[in-house]
Amino acid sequence: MNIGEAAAGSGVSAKMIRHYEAIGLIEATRRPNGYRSYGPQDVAVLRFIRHARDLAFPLEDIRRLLALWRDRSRASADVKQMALDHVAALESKAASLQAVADSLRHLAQHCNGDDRPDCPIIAELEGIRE
Amino acid sequence: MNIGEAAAGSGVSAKMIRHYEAIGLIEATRRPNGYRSYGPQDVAVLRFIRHARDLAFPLEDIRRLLALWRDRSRASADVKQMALDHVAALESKAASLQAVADSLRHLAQHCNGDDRPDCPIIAELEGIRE
DNA sequence: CTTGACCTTCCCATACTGGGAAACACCATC
DNA sequence: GATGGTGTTTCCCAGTATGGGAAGGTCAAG
Repeated sequence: MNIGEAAAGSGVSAKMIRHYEAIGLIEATRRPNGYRSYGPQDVAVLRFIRHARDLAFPLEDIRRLLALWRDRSRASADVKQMALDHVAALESKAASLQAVADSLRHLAQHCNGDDRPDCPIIAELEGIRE
Repeated sequence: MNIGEAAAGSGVSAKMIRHYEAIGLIEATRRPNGYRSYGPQDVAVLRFIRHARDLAFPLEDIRRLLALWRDRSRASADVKQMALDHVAALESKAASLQAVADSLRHLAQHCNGDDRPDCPIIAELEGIRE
């Protein structure tokens, strides 16, 4: 099948499929006319990639996950370790975003929100406390 | 003062100061020799930007915040609205990261993590449920 | 006058995705 | 066979925000 069909079947845009090929994440055989040609197995790989992206795995992680996936004799411990590392990274990012949100919300609570110019948010940004 | 001193005094790297100028966020007067020249007020602006970045405001928001800051007659309601919008965006991003982390952690919990190949994480990525 | 620290601009890189242009391939219809 | 529509190719550019590094100019101290 051509790239369009592979895209539709995998949920990965044709644009991204070409990109993944350019960065060496996947490969594609070419037809005599230059068109990329994909089989069901390729679509499965693309789906795998999409699911991993849905789980916010960075592409470099996905590269390793693909290698593990292809390795029939992989140890599940390897996969688990990657997953847990990734979970830790996600949670740390989530927590720091939430912390920023909390402190900004706190500032906003003390802002009148009227037509007067005084605003603790601006005061904070000015760095009153420095 | 030169860019290096302004950078040290504001906590914004010289690289970033030039970048902020390039995108029109700030301006700089030049000395005859071509060097950028900054005064204390400029450093205050840079500090303002840095604080806003610490609060994860995107640069486009900072552009507006700077305008509000410079506007002595600004309504605090404007600032508050921007802040609350930003809080909502941050929290939504934090929540979705956390949701991904949760589901991945759940998968990992059911992975033996031994030297056998079976692993529900890989199974999920394969899209068993599709 | 040399040396070293600082400054300038310009290009490249990160990670991921999309938009769009110009050219070519294919297929169906007239 | 000409035409048109759709698909595909490559290439360039865009964004977020930041940094690395090269090649060269400037200045102050020794």
